[in-house]
Amino acid sequence: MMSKKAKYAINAMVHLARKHGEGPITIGEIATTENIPQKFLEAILLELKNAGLLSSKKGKGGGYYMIKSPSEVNMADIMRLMDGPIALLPCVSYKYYERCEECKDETTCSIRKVFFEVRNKTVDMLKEASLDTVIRQ
Amino acid sequence: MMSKKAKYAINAMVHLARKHGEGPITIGEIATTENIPQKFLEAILLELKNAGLLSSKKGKGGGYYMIKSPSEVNMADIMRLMDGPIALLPCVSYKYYERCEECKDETTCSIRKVFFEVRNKTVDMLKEASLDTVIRQ
DNA sequence: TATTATCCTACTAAATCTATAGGGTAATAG
DNA sequence: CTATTACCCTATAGATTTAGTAGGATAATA
Repeated sequence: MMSKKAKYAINAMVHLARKHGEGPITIGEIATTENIPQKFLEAILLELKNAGLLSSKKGKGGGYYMIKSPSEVNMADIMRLMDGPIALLPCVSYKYYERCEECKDETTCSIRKVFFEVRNKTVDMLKEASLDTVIRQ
Repeated sequence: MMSKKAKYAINAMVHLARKHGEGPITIGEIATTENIPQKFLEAILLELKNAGLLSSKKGKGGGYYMIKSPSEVNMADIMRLMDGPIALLPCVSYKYYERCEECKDETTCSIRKVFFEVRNKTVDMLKEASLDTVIRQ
């Protein structure tokens, strides 16, 4: 399962994608309508901003807004940023590869192939799901 | 990512599947050849036994052995037992369904469909991967 | 009856998750 | 120019999960 943080991040991004082009949206508005604890959301949005997915404006009339088109941001991007690897085993992760300590020989590992295929399929589907696609449901 | 516990459980089950029909295999043998901490493995095997996936024999000449055919046990079974839901969101889990507290209306949730499809595809692939299939690699 | 090997309970250190507290900084309205 | 608004930043903390370990009880066999 993904963390609540990742789920909150996705819902916040969907909210902002829906209001794309309407100028800055306050943390308070997102927190209230999406039922996310405000202080927690504050930290999440900052992280999304630091990763280049969002931009913000301070002071009165300020808030967060999308910097890219909703078609250019997908579920995989957000989930990786919040939770790290999408893969079920460290040795089949693309962005966060690590070998399994207990594994003697990765090339002959009998379970690796299955989880490699699961990772590929999952990432494909999550990349397919852009904010744009999601808000058209 | 799955937990180490689940990974250990899978590797132990694969080990036992390979030796299916050869009588009881000791925890010590599995722990050594699969590089799993013995005491931890002890707890894992007990859990697999209590779930009906394994049986055991005590005393000299004892150990664990498969109670079902390797074709009847798959990755999804083992992972669910060890880690719970395979789904990425609680509201799309089949075996461990729970609604998202923050969600106002599940039927109109815009992200639910994507994660429902991801869950379905993942479970399909993990069910396809029986111990039998895996050891034939 | 000594040995072997599983069974069972309890405990624990470390990491991760899910936040909250409290103030600092920048922008804008009036 | 100053009050207000809203993001920015650091630190902290309780709860839960993870990844084990300790120590002995129980059962089977040679």
